[in-house]
Amino acid sequence: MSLKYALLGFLNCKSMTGYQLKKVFDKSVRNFWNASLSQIYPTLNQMKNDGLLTMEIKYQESSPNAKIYTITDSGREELRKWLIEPLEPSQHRNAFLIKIFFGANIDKVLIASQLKHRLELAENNLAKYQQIRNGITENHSSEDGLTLFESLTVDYGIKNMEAVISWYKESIEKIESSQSN
Amino acid sequence: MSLKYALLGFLNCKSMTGYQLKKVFDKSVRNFWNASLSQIYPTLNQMKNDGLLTMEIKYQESSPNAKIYTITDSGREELRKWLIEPLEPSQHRNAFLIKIFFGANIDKVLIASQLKHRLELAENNLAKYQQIRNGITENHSSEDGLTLFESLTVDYGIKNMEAVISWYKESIEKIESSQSN
DNA sequence: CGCTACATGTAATGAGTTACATGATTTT
DNA sequence: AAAATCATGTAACTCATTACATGTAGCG
Repeated sequence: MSLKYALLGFLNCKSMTGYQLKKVFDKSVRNFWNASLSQIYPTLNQMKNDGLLTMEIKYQESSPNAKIYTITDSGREELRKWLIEPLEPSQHRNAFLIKIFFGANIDKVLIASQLKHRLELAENNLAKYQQIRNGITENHSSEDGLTLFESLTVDYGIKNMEAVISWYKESIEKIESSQSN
Repeated sequence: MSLKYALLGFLNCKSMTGYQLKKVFDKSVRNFWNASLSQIYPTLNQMKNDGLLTMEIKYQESSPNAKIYTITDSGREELRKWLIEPLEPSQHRNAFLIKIFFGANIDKVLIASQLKHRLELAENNLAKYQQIRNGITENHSSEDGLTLFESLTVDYGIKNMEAVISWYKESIEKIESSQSN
């Protein structure tokens, strides 16, 4: 359950509501982590019960009441412990590779077109990541630039997209020049 | 539920028991798909009930009775349909990147050592994939070589490992030469 | 005597998605 | 008038892991 630790990480910077946490997620780690509100709310509740957070209700006039969560010392310790201990790599399932593996069962043109579609998506992603990397969101001053660790996660995305783009291209070529089908 | 389609893919080649399917999984697609027996058995049962497979019990003397599953026309059609329709990329969660993202919270040496550990694992994986790629597990004749589509999945693994290895190396360097901590 | 291979499952738990439910205010 | 923003949740369901449960045969 890494969601817990991600929440601790963000709350360690600033106390927030679940709703705000969702927005922070989407702005910063969306490319390698996603969490829905219907997962965030119960998790925050659980964490509060476990003593990792405290909660305080902010009564508001023009918007619904908000529950502001604050990390406790115990929460900070939990986060630190998780960050320090090595995390074994999880083998990620890749359904697309299952398709490729059984590709011989259908017309090769249909496989190639799926690869081409993915290639396009990956190229868009790469462009997006490169923009983030170049820090150039224009309306942000240089002060808002990425920290070392934040930039490393973007670099990961870039390397990853470059690798898959290269694989898509080579795969398309190999399939199209193949004899069978 | 891609497990279903993977099972259909393998059963489309040859009728098998759940136990044998597990072994085939582990020998061919382990690097991008994993399935436990306690997941395979109920899934096969469900698929039989859905008419995608038929089952026949083979009574054996020296080993337990075996349930041999065979794909039906309906199953073949289901597989074909899945292979043909585009599959939207699933955003994969990466807990390790969450760690990196919050890396500033702990001593940079502790982050670097985790990266070095991962680098080692990735280098081992790359070597393994390259051996498979070279097909040439020596005791196999060229007939046993990989089909085009099988080899593409191995290429994916190689490209992927090369990318992460490069990222690990650059990240370690950047972290170690950084001022903070 | 213990380990591996063969062969099947169930039950409990965890993680995450999707659908459902509510309701005010502000922007287009 | 419709959509988005703020703000909270619950319930049902899916997918996968881990633990539990059984039992024979063959090998070292």
